[in-house]
Amino acid sequence: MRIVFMGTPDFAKESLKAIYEKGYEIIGVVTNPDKPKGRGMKMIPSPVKKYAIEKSLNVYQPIKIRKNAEFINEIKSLKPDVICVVAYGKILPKEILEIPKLGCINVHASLLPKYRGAAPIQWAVLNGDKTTGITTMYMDEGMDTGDMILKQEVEIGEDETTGELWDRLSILGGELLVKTLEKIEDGTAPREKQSQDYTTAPMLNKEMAKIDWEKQTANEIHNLVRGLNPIMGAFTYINDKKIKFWKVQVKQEKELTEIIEKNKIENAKPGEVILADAKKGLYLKAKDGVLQVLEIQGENAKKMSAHDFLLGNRF
RNA sequence: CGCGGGGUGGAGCAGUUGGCAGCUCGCAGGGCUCAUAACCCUGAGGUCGUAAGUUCGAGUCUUACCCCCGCAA
Repeated sequence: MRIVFMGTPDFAKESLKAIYEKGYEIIGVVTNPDKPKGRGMKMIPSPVKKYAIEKSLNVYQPIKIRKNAEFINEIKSLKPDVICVVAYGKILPKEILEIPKLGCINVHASLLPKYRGAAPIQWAVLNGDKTTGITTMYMDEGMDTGDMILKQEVEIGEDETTGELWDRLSILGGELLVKTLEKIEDGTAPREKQSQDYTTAPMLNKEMAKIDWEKQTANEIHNLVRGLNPIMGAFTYINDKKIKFWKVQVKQEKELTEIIEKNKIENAKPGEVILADAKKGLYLKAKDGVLQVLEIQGENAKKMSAHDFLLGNRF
């Protein structure tokens, strides 16, 4: 089976790797152009490109694909049986969707029709969902609206971060893609329409990373922190300094009576530090409870444990 | 030349107008306690990123270089 693979980030790389190692004939890899990245704005190739080059695969990096006749003809001339798209970063126009005779299939990191869109993993964690999963589908022109092929559900851990879930789903995505291809190959692939009962998972914006102590409950903040780890990190201001939280734990007031006076907890305003002791830990009052900060990052600093942070910083 | 921060004992930091190199933690030894992320002694451990310059004297000022980090994408 002749396959063209389209994808960009590390999530997609795992899928490419899965089909490559399964021995499929990958006749072309399409990925987004290199971008200036990191300190010094160096040009960095996408993880997919890196992998493709390692394996001496054919790489294409069109800047745009819509109305790009040259690129579309190029793909046509490859005569792919199927195009696999995993987090490519561009919407495929009809002309490309129609090229492969077995269709374009997509790996999406949610249980469709839940969380259509760019950030399904992040939203599953942010919303405190107990489960999520991977869906493969036949692509159509809409945003993740195609007919579904296979699904695989996974549980989300209590304290699991987006990054951790991301890694697990990347691997799973690769496995499910391989299964999907096998079924397509022998003609047993199911095809199920999505119900109209869908939700979307739009890209995250920066404002949402700021903790809103008045509105968000301790549990919501906990979800925010792990949902934004390691993408942006949830932050707040303590003594006018921007502080990011990477790991927090919800505490009940009862658990803390040994180390913090009850009055102190009750009188504190949401967002206020109620205890900052290198040995006992860092605790902030939330609307409906107490949050213990376990991993923290100050301005211009790197992440560290709350213990290390408190050795050199005072609140 | 995208913007910014920083390199000081094992860790996280402070170090004022150049004048004996400090704090918290950890570590080692000892003590106290039924007990502790408890407490009290004592101790080890630093060419202050590198090289050069200014100076009676540089962690501190000047210059060059190396390395690290944050933001931004």
